[in-house]
Amino acid sequence: MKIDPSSPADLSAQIAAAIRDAIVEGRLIVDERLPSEAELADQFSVSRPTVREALKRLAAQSLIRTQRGATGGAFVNRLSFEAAQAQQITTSTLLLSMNDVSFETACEARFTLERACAALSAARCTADHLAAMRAEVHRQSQPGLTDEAFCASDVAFHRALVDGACNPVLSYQLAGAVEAMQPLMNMITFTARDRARIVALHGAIADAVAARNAAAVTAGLTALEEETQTLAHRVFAARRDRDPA
Amino acid sequence: MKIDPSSPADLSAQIAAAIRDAIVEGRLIVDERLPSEAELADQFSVSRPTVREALKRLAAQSLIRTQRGATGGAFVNRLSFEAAQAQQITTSTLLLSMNDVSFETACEARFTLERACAALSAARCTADHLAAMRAEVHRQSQPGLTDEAFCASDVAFHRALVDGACNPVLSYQLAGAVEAMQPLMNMITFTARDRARIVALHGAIADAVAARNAAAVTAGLTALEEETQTLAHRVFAARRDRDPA
DNA sequence: TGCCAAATGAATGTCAGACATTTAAATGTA
DNA sequence: TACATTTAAATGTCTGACATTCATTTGGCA
Repeated sequence: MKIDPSSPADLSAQIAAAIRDAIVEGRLIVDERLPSEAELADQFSVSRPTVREALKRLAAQSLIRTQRGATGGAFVNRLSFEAAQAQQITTSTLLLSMNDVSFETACEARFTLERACAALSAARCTADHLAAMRAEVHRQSQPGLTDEAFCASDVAFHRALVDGACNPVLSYQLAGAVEAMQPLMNMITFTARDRARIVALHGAIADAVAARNAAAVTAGLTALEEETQTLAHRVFAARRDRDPA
Repeated sequence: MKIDPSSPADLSAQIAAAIRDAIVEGRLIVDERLPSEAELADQFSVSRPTVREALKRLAAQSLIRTQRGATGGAFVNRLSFEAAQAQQITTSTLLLSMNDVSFETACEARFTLERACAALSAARCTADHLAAMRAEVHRQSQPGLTDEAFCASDVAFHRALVDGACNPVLSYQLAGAVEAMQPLMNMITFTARDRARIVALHGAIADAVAARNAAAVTAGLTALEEETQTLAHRVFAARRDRDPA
C-alpha cells in the first residue's frame, strides 16, 4: 500500500483510498485488525492526525470500527445489511431532495421496483410477513392517526411486502426506494388525504398476497401508483392555482 | 446544533451527525458554506483536529466538499447521481462479498430488478441506448477478448438497457445490482465460458428492445438468468467434485 | 494454592500551537 | 487601465503532549 505525496489530493484521502481498496480486494479480511495509528503513520510517512482523518473517512462508510483500550485498534467491519440499508436510505433521500427529481419520476421508479417483488412475495411470503401487512392495514384504518404515523405505517406495509420476497439482497436494494419516498408522500397526505382509498388498496394487496395471486398483487400496486400520481397532480395543480408565481 | 460532551460516542462522530442532520433536514442548503474549522471548533467547544475528523467523515459520504485558499472552506455538496451510484456500487459489492450471500440469491435479485426495467426500456429507449447495446454485443462477439473485458462489456450492456428506461432514479437504484455482480460473474466466466450463448441472448434482448416488445425483453432476461444460474450450478458442482473438503 | 484487587501498558481520543500551502482579493505601480 | 505584488484567510499537515479506556499482568492476601 503506497501513496503519492506529490499528488494534489489530500494525503488522508489517498490513505483512505488505499485502505479501502485493500478491503474491497480482499487483502484485508473481515475482523482483521489494522496496524495501530502510529504504525500506519510510519508506513505512510505521515503524521498521526493525518492517519486518523483517513480512518474516520472509512469509519463513516462503516468499513472499519475502532475500539479503545489495550486490545483496541481499527478493525475491518463486516458490513451488515442494516448498516448498508441505513446508508442507502440516507443517500437516496438526499439524492431526491437535492436534485429536484420530479415526483412522477421518483414515484415511477419506486413502484416499478416494488412491482418486481410482487411475484416473489406472492409465492414465498410467510405468515409473519402477511400478519405484519395486515397489522399495518389495521393501524392505518384507525381514526385519529397523525399524518406522520400514517406515513410510517405506509412504509412499514411496503417493507413487509418487499421482505416477503425472502431475498435479503432485494430487500436491501428496495429500502432506499421505499423509505426515501416517505418525505415526498408526507408532502401530499397533508393536503389531499384520502386514507380510505389507500387503506382499501393496501387491503386488496394483502388479500392478493394471501391468495398467492401475483397478478393481483401487481395490479394492486399499479392501482396504488396511479392513485398516488393522481393525488400528486391534484396537489401540484392546486398549488399552481393558489400561487402562480 | 449542540453536542453532548459526556456521551460515550466520539465527539467527532457527534459533530458529524449534527451537521449531517442539518443537511438532511434542509437547515443547510446546497452550496452553502459552513463556518470555518476554527469557528466550528469554537461553537462546539472542541479543538480543530476534532472538527476536522468530523468534516472528513462527511466528505467521505460526499455530503460536503472542501476548498483551500482565501474563499475556501467546507461547502454542502449537491449529491450527484454519479457519486451516489459509485457509493452504492461499493456498498453493494462489499455487502455481497462479506455476507456469503448465495449466488442464487444475488442473481435472482439482480434479474428481478432488471426485469422491472424491461417494459419501460422497451417503450422509451432512444437510438443512442440501442446503439450502445448493439456496440457491446458486437464487442462481446470479438474473439481474443479477455475475461475482464468481456465482463465489463456485459455490465455496459445491461447498464445501457437500464438507462433506456429514461428514469435516472431507476438507473441509480440498479447500478449496485448490476455492477456488484461483476466479480461474481467473473468467478464463473473463468471456467465455464459459453460466450456464444450469452452473446446470442444479448442480441435477442437488443432485438426485442428495438421491436418495442416488452414481453420479449422480459423473456430474454429470464433466459439469461436461467443460463447464469445453470452455469453457476455447474461450476459449484465441479468444485465440489474436485475439492470435496 | 487460589482468588481478588491494583498496577501496567498499549491503544485510541483529545487538545494546543505552529508552520506550510493554496487561493482570491486588495493593493500598488507602470 | 492593465498587470504584478502583497496580503489575508482558509485548509492541510506536523509535533508533542495528555486523557481515557481496557485487557493483561502483577501483587497481596486469605
